[in-house]
Amino acid sequence: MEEAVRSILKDHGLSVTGVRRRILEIFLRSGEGLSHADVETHAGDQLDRVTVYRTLQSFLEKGIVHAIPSAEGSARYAICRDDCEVGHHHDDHVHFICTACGRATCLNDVQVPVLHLPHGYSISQVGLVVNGKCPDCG
Amino acid sequence: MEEAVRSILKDHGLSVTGVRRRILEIFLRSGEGLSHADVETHAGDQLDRVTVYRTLQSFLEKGIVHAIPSAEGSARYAICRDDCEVGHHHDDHVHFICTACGRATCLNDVQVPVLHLPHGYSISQVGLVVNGKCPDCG
DNA sequence: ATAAATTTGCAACACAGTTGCATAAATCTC
DNA sequence: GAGATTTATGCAACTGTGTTGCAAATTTAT
Repeated sequence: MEEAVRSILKDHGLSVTGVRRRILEIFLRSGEGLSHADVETHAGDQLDRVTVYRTLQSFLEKGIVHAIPSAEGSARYAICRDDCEVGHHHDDHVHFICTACGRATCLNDVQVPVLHLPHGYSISQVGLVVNGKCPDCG
Repeated sequence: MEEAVRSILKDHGLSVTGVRRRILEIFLRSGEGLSHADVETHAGDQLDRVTVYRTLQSFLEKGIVHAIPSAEGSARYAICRDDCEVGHHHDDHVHFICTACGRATCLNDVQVPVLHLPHGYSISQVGLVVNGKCPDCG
């Protein structure tokens, strides 16, 4: 784990610091989509709010995590699979948010279908979020 | 217009008030997805912030508007077609957000494809948002 | 080991959204 | 249509979310 975290940061062009290691570990361990608040909770409240925001921003920019869209407010983030580059994500999978437990999961094996839009629209990115009951709450 | 606004409110079980008429007109006239801030701007800043929030909440609950999910923060709302009931929306169409002009459009004619999720997941609602360039900006 | 560059934490701020309550407006009843 | 009742509005105050500037601490490069 230690070494994996280290190399993920390095590989994405980020220096290895205590805060970044901890936040990245939180994502790796949880395996699900986490909001800013979730990260703070998991960290046991010993992280500075602002630093968490900036770290999430760095992770997003460098392609370590991607944003999960939602109909409500707060953004959530989840670890990118492998193939995300700096500045461009390939998170073209389906996101699932359980209406019971509230957890956000990446369904990496469910691809976003090809869409046919009316003439004149070009597609740069597709976000697909499914609400429903997850296997645990089903 | 006057009369249409009136009957939409009545039909969805809301009393007809000045604020609701104005906000509903704003949605009908614009025809696109509007955030809380957008509504305030269109209204020329003569509406109370809190009242706008509560009105949007009522519209959402009663099925007059539906929420447009987004990867960033703020929620946007758009008029439901015809067939939304109280408490349950049928907004199973694609939402488009232009990366150039920022406008959110309902592509009512583009249906959300049928999805096959792994065993154990049940679907209650699917939100599909496409980012790209709209015909005006393309 | 030291210097330069980056990151962290703090304070303070700007914006988004909520709650409680008194006033005002809409609906209902006669 | 006037009066009682219910509902909506506006205000003040509050919580939560996200940002900016800057000094101290940490990381990286030399």
